[in-house]
Amino acid sequence: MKYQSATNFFEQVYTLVRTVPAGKITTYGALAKALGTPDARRVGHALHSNPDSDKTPCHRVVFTDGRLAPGYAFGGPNEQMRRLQFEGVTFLTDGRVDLSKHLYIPKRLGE
DNA sequence: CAAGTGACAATAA
DNA sequence: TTTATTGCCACTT
Repeated sequence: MKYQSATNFFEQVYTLVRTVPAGKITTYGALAKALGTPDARRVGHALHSNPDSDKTPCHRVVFTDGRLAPGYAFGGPNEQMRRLQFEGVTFLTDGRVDLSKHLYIPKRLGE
């Protein structure tokens, strides 16, 4: 427990990610905005620190371009893609997620 | 306290 | 359209 405040923010990120339904995905920027911050990097750091991979579907969080995270800590991007496909997410030939079909924007907490 | 690094995103070329 | 650079903000050293 080094940064209590940040930890609180992390919890908010996890909670919001959990609200994303299966077969849908969201972007770092969307989560950041939903939490009231303009910086998507914070969300990325939060998910990297993600202590509960089973509770937090970080695999449903992708770049704004639909690209997968480069450092998925649970088996690599390959595992992430496999998991998304299993939930019904369709991938493009480029290896990107079809944002137009599966992009999900979470609601802001307390709204 | 200052500088470096990073699971990002927007803009420029 | 793809690659490179800049900006943002937090975390680590």
